[in-house]
Amino acid sequence: MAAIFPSPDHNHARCAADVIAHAERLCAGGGQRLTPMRRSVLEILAASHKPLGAYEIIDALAGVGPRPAPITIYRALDFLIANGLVHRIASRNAFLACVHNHASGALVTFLICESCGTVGEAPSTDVGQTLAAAAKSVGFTPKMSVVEITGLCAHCAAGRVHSN
Amino acid sequence: MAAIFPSPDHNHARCAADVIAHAERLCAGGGQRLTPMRRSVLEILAASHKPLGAYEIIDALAGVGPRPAPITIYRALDFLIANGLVHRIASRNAFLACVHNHASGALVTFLICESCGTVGEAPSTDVGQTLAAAAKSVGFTPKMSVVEITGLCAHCAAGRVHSN
DNA sequence: CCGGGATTGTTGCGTCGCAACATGTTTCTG
DNA sequence: CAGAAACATGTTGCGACGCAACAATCCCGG
Repeated sequence: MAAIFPSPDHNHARCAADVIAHAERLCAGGGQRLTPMRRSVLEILAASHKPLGAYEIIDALAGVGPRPAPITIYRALDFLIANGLVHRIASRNAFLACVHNHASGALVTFLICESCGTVGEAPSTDVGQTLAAAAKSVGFTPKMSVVEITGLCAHCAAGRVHSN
Repeated sequence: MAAIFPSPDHNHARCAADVIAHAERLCAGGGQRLTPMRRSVLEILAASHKPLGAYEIIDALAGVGPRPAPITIYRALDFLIANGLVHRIASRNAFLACVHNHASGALVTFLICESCGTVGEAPSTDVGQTLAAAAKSVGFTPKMSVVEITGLCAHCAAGRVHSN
């Protein structure tokens, strides 16, 4: 199993670089443009495993240049989400860089730690199948699923506090 | 299995009345107060199987009396949610009257039809168990789960359009 | 090198959600 | 039954979220 939940002491620079590299590959291959604005937004999200609000992203960008308007951020986010590079956490009105290359359409379960705010992605195909079966049993045709679980991550449950 | 997804031609008045009756029983038994304000909010939500935004509730109440302030609605909703009478649909920023008496803590899956807007509740214990297992396998302790599936309900998929 | 599509900037606004404080209303208690 | 304590609601105000509509700019293919 892949590293579902990021350890407090994992190599951040490494996984952030991976996200950017993956984005460049994907855009180059699909004729899409990873513009400076989009790249900046993705970099900020990748620098954290916590979901960030749109206005937090604005604040971060304001520190290194002119303060972008909200709509600018939302447009970049729309692009990144459409290309599977970023996820929206509906229960938090926040956004998160995707650290997996999950197959498009696959269901992703988000594990949100209410102590440290870190979010892990669990590519649980069995959950997806169970959900699909439950939906089908009542004649429902699923298109998009949102599965978000709030709780305590292993590190925080063990009493360790981390703040990456 | 109970009527998971409301049929377009089911008896609305009946199920709305059931919701209110259940609320009265629950409040009477728990020493809670189902005040006129809370009752009104619940009635409006029960009159629809579609999730309503807080400001839609305000508009509805404005039609039969003085227009309540947003905070008034949010307080009533907080109470109703805390007592399991109303659910929040995070992916829509909207609220929905609960039509089941599911055991507290049980996971509820919401099936949201993107055609007619109707929402069904699937008390799928198997999904809950699969999710719990997936979380446990990475050392995550779940507290609260949000499972929301967008798609097409059986009635809309069959070409029938309804608007209750 | 120029036209058209994509991207970004500018302005503006509607919705969501609640904090803080004042004012009733119930209920409990002496 | 008066007063306190707990609870509920009204009032004011504001920050966060999310995007529409239009203008300006950039980039690519022909």
